[in-house]
Parts: sequence; structure tokens; C-alpha cells
Amino acid sequence: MATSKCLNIQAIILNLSQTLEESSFEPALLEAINRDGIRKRYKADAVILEAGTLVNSLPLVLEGAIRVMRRDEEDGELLLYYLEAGETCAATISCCMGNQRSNIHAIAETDCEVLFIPIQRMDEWVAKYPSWRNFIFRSFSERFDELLGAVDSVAFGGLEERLSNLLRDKALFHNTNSLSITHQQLAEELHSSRVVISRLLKSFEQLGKIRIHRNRIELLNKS
DNA sequence: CCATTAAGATACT
DNA sequence: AGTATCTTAATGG
Repeated sequence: MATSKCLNIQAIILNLSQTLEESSFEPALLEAINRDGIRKRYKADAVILEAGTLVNSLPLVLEGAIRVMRRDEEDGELLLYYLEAGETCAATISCCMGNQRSNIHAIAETDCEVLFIPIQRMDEWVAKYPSWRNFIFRSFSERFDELLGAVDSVAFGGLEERLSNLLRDKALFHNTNSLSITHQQLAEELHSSRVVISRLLKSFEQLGKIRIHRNRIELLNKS
């Protein structure tokens, strides 16, 4: 069974680099990824990376979605951005470069599969393979842009917009319009409070955007 | 049944 | 928008 997994990975990575449209990875790089990458599976809601951990490898999402959160001392959490298949984590790249402990934590949003590239390899490849360097830089800048988006939606107080974006994203990642989530959980991800989220959800419901059930929010197809 | 907990309501900041 | 408090409703023993 281990062998079939190994054969499989080449196909997955190939597929991945094709979906990345621009110059796909060189065959030599694909081989290297195949050889040195460590694949792991996670169930939904599993903790993938705890804050404070020393990071020694770069995660590359093969399948599923991961949410990257920032935790404030004791009380608060805040969603920074999501990682989808084919993406890698900017915060981790920055940790790797400074050889620092993780300042974020990562949770599996859905069941997912992640490929970990040891940090020495990832350094090596940046020098060796243009497509890899390209991939890292591009990914870094994309994540950075998402972060800026998160920052100014927080700064400019658009909680209503943040909530509806969150619902849209979750519907996308879970591939359903029926989200099993509590108002409390939503509040935590947005670093808000349950009552406020309930109020907003109720207003969404009155606008005919959603329907509220216990432990479940149904998205109706109106933007 | 009862205990637990999600969610609604109200009022104040 | 956020907090505090109380009430109501759903769920699972």
C-alpha cells in the first residue's frame, strides 16, 4: 500500500502544477518532491500546526482547505486566510526564513491532505529550479494580498461583509449550502461575539439570503 | 424527564 | 459593535 501511494503522488503533483497554469514544474523537481516530500492526511478540524511550534517544513496543500488563524493572548482568535489545494503558507515561509517559531496556528477546515517539504530542500530548490522559486514567490505574494484584504476589512469595520464572505468561503470549501456551524464558532473566527453574529445572521435571513436552523445555516442562492 | 447548550430577546454601554 | 443577563428551544442521555 505504501508503494501505490508513492506512485499516486506523481500524478497528484503533476495535476497540481498543471492547474498552476504558468510554467509547470520541471520533471527533476517533480521527482525531488516525490522523493523528499512527506504526505499527511488530516480530518476536518484537526490541528495541523500549533502556535509556538518550531517550523521545519513547508506545507503544500494537495487536497481540501486549511484555515490559518492568529491567536491573541488567552481570549481571541482571528482568521487570517484560507489555504486551498495547490497553495502554500506565507506565514510558514517567513518562519522558515527566520528560523522562528510559528506565530500562527493552522486548522483543517475540511478533510485534507498536505505535503510537507523539509526546509533544507525548499532552500535548495529555490536556487536550483526556477519554477519552484517562481511558485514560492507567487504564493507568498498571493497570501500577502489576502492578508491585506483581511486587515483592511477588519480596520474598516465591515463585520457584515466579513461574515457573508466567511459563509461564502465555507460553502465553497465544504461544497454545500448547508453549513453545520454554530453562531459561536463563527464569532470566534471573526473575533466577534455570539450575540452580534446572531443579529447579523437574523438580518441576512430577513433579506432572504440564508435560513437559520439549530447548528446549521442554509445558504439560499441569492447574493 | 432532566442537563446541557445553541440561539433569541432586551437593555445598557 | 460589544457585554451582561435572562429566556426559550433543541438534543441526547
